[in-house]
Amino acid sequence: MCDSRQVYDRLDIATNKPSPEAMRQVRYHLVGIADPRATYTAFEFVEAATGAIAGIAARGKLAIVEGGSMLWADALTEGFSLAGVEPRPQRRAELEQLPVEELSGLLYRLDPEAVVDTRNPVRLIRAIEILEVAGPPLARRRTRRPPAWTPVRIGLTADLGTIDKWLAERSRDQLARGLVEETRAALAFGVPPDAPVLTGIGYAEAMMYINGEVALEDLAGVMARSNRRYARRQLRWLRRNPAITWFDATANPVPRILEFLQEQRL
RNA sequence: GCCGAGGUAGCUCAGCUUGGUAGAGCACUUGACUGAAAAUCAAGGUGUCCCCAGUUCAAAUCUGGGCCUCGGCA
Repeated sequence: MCDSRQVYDRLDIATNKPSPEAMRQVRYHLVGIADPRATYTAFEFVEAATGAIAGIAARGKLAIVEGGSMLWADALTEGFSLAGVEPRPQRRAELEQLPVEELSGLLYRLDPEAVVDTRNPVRLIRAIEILEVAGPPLARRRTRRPPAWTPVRIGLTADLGTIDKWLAERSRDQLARGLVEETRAALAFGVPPDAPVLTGIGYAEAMMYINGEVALEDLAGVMARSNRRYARRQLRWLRRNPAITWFDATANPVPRILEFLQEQRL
């Protein structure tokens, strides 16, 4: 599973984890394996997924990488180096206090040639973090070495009206299944409000409700809107990749996907 | 019916005092993305400024009338 929210333990509803029945039928990897109070990174995912894929292949099975975390998927299938420098939370906290102008000034003192979005604090802080540990130039740290296996990229899509309808239904369903209670339980367990899992769609909105910023009757609509925006962002990311073969998700796409894989001699 | 507040972008609203190219946030569309990525950042379009008349070189802005909404009083 290539999903930056399903990796976390305890938060099941709005992360859209597979049902217990589904988990019994198929062996899933990388679902619920991480402490929700911490941050699980793209690098950790690539390492774990690479190991899981090797294990699956060793058992003579075909690995399926499923999910919507685009950077994670590309990092895995394209073999991004991810710079080879670990995050340093304490230094990040210091840098977060600085205005973007100072961050970009600091960046260019470390590496005048650095190519970074100079108005994006998250990007600037990461670039500074890499340069402070590894030194310039930044560009040298960002390489790609594709994996030994060959990915077959499959995209599922539907017309936007259908996607929007599904997302609205799913948002209502998640609330009915106890999303707010699950969010409260996570907070009580000690998951920080700014932990990645609680910034995910569904939990972010549930927190707004808990903080009195949105009414209960508006919650499903606000969730659906966040989902719509993200679905479009995912489609935009995927659209640029010419290696993807697309299938219509409105009818059961599995038979045609299997046919397609046969043609690929897999 | 009377009193008060209001009517400007899809939504919430600023601008009106002192007339001079109609704005912000959100939404939407597009783009960026190499250890936070469901995060983060950027660019872009959007208008009977409720209607009619008047004043004026010029009205969202000033004046008069009308319509509508909300609140209070009856």
